[in-house]
Amino acid sequence: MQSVESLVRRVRAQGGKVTAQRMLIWRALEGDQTHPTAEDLYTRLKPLLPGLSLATLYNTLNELVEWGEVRRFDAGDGHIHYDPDCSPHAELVCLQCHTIVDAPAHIARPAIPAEIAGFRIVLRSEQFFGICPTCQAKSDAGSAAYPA
Amino acid sequence: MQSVESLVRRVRAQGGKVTAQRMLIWRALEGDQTHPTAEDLYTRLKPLLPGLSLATLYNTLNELVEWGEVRRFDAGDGHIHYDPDCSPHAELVCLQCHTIVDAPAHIARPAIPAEIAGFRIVLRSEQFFGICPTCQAKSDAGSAAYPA
DNA sequence: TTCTTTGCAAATCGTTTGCAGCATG
DNA sequence: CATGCTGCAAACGATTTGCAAAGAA
Repeated sequence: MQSVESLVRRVRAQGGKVTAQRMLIWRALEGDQTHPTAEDLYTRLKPLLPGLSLATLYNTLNELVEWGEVRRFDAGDGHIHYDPDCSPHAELVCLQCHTIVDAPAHIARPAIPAEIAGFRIVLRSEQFFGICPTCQAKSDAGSAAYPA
Repeated sequence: MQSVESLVRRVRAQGGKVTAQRMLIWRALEGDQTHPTAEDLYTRLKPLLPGLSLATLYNTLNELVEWGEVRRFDAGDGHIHYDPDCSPHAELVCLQCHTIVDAPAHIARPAIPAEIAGFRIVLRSEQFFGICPTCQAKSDAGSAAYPA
């Protein structure tokens, strides 16, 4: 996601309005690395702006996705997660506790062609599903659900 | 996804039953490269087994996902897609018409470590979002929604 | 016969929509 | 002060669940 300032410019340029709700949501997303769901954000922001409605949050998230400022992805837990970081990187997703963290930079895959099979590539999304260190420790104590 | 025969063995081994519904769904998925949604499969299979209910289809798909036989992913169109091919490969997703095709084999990324940041990797999922050749042709005729 | 799975329909959950009032530009 | 945005609540669509009946083993 670009800076909040450039979002302000973008909205003004298209005749939109910079409201307190949008600013709050933009600021919350800026630099967020927790891959939150809409509900996560709502419970986080509601106390800061009690009037905030879920509908507004969805509106704002959807427009960010349409603008290509935010990426959505399915972590396999039945919830949609949002990530303001659209740079090439992968997520590590735990199949047991659904923890999501960014993969270290050295995992980032090498540059891909701007065009593949005739598709003009705009965005990429990559997830590795597995068992996080914490859950591995738990499994070692009990029965292993995903033996090596 | 493994062969239908090995699924039969698996179900029997856990005391389950090989029903006409499961067989039908397994056979439909075997070798399927269309990345269908639950609805897609339902409209495709309903005529072949008129009694089939959506609930049963969801049950069967969910158990396949839990068994690691089928992968689910969000194509960004608001629908969950299923893919029986769990081998390393990427999907190309058109942002305009939501067409999904498998990326050619030479795009497949090189082997990754079995362990990243302490996570034991079990599954991987990769999508490239962009504009398909057909939609590019349409855009050329009109205004470009995603200019190069 | 036994016990899993099915089909139906109702319940649920996340997300979207319609509309009157409000606030930005 | 004109228009776009918000909040509310109802609508919506996809998925899940409860339970009696059906059918594999």
